[in-house]
Amino acid sequence: MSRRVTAKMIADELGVSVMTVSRALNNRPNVDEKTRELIVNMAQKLGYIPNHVAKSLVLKKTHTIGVVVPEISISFFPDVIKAIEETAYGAGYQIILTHSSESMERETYAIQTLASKRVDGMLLCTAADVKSYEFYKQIIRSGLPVVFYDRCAFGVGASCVRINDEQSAETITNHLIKHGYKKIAHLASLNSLSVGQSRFTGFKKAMQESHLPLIDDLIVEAGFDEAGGYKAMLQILNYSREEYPNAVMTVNDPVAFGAMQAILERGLRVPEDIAIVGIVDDIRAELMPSPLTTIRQPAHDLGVRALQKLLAHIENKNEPVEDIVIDTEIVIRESCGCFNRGKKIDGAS
Amino acid sequence: MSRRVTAKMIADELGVSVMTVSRALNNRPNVDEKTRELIVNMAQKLGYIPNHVAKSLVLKKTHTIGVVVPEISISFFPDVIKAIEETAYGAGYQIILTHSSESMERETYAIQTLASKRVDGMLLCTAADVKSYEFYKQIIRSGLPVVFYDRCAFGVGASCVRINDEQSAETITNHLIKHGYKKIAHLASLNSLSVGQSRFTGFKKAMQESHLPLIDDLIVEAGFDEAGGYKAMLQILNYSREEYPNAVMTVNDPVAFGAMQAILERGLRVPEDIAIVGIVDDIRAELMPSPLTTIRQPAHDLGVRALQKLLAHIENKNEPVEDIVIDTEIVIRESCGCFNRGKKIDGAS
DNA sequence: CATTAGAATGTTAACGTTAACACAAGTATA
DNA sequence: TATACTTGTGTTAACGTTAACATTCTAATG
Repeated sequence: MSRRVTAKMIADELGVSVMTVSRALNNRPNVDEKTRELIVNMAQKLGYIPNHVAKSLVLKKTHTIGVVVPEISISFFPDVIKAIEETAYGAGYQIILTHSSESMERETYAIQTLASKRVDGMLLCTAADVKSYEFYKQIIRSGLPVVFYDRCAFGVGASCVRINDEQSAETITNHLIKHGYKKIAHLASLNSLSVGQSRFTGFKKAMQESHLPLIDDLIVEAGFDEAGGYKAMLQILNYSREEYPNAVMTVNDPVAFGAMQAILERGLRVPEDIAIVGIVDDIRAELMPSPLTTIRQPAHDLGVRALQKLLAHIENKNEPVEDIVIDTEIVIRESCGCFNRGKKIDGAS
Repeated sequence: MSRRVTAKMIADELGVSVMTVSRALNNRPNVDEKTRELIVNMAQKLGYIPNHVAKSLVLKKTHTIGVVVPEISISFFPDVIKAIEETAYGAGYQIILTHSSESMERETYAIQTLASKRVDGMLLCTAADVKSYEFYKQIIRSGLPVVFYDRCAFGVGASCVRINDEQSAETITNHLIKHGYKKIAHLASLNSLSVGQSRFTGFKKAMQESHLPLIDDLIVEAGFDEAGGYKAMLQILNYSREEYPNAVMTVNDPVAFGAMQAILERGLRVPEDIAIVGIVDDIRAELMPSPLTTIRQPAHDLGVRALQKLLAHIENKNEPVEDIVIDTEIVIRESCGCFNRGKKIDGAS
């Protein structure tokens, strides 16, 4: 911020009051057309750029919303952010993007700063190591509109827009079951995040409904990335061969990539020896040695819906708190065993 | 922004002046320890969150910087943004992220709004369809610190942090030449962006220095994405077979992906029939049917350097305008012909 | 004991804008 | 012609904070 042209300078230059300048530049009624023209021209000539900071102070409205992302490099998030930004743009808002790096401390700091900058609302996505929701409650109680997206904190009084995680996990697990696989492993992510929990629940549900056993040794914590998937799969592959699963359902695609690598390095084939499926439809899924069958998450749609709900909360104090669940779609490729060298080999849908 | 706790409320509650509250909360000297404690406790109790908007107005400093990204879904940018955000966080700044979708109109609007919100500085990356630099000049003249990253506008008086595009293109072209390929095509991007121009220049330089001919028909505009690469390659493959190139050097990885697809669909082999190389090292490069030889762009480093330079301009009015060029590194995989089924088959470095 | 330096606190104005009201001059209504 | 609206404009105060200066009080100095 430097020595800038102000409305006062325009006013002085023309011998009118600042208020008239304000009115003219904001297209308010009750300004003589001639005066308005003079003012607009002078503003142009002096290179006037209205000071939004002062405006925000008076109007108590910044037209800025805060967005917290846990990890931008997870391929799903750039699409969500893009959708958020574009929807915000359409509604006359800009976004302050902050990155928590999955750390609760960073997230808390970000939220605090955003609140301090008086954003009109916030879009939050819980960091992986968040343990307590107290801070969320505090912020929400203060009246700042908050909507969670993708990873939600329930019971804190904020709306939530998310993928149908449980249903997705159930669908893809059922797909494996229809193939006839009976010993199905789950590479899970059972930290505090609702996402991992829900997917595990969906997995269990599918298994139980088909009366298949949940084998403790075949449910392994894998985190959220390739390395975790690789390590978890290795653990399973260290069991005796009779204990190997026929198929693996993973909490997300990167974990599936790591697992697939581990399987192939052991000289086993995917899907012939062990089938594998993920959730996300990462950009790399179809490029895998055995293209990955997975669940497509409508990232764009999620971003749009989350921002729309936030705007609704901002514009209407009585907007009801909602849990919005977005449906997903299964993407069938080869890693589940549906195709063999490009040919469909069985009727599983 | 809602009915919020202000410093005045704390002051009234305690019977002191607002100024004392301000001093206490900002850890200024000349406040009695007892008073400070009382104030801090009261602030805590009332849930006081300082109003950064008012502070910005007085101090003429928002601790916010504006970032314009042309297209977040290009895999390179999320890493750049992450680096920018983290570096900004370390320096006590937040970023307003705006997306131009490669449109000059959107970019201009974004810059205008950012200036209006009085960001302390801006990081710009020219949209593909920018034709005139007049607006950049105007903004820079107004005193707002600006640094360009990746795609630069030269001659407008702003610093620039970019990849060594020309050198990168030359290096990878020379790599093909060392393999003995003589008929080398270039899938180019010759719109207004400096990036495409520079890479073409590097390509030409390498060819000329090795006294290889530049064949007009083998230099085809391809834009920046898979579809463009596919289409451009198809055009070349429609020539008679004698005219086919031995190798293709593309302006970036996505274009190479599209081109590879076109080649393979024609029943030709990569690299045996036509070798191919890219620039970027997209996350998918190593997963291609023939893993792509390419140039790694240090996205993280670029983001960090760009933000650091911007901060230097913000903090020091006399910081010299610089053109900072970051070196790249060649990543050799199979699509250039260096390996055959995982074995190195020739000495080209 | 008067003087003075320093510490703690208060007062005023400013940052750039807009809302709310006030006012003057012109126009329509009774 | 007097009265009431309408139109264009100005004035004052407010938004929440901090800088700069002013004041009060305390404790140390000679």
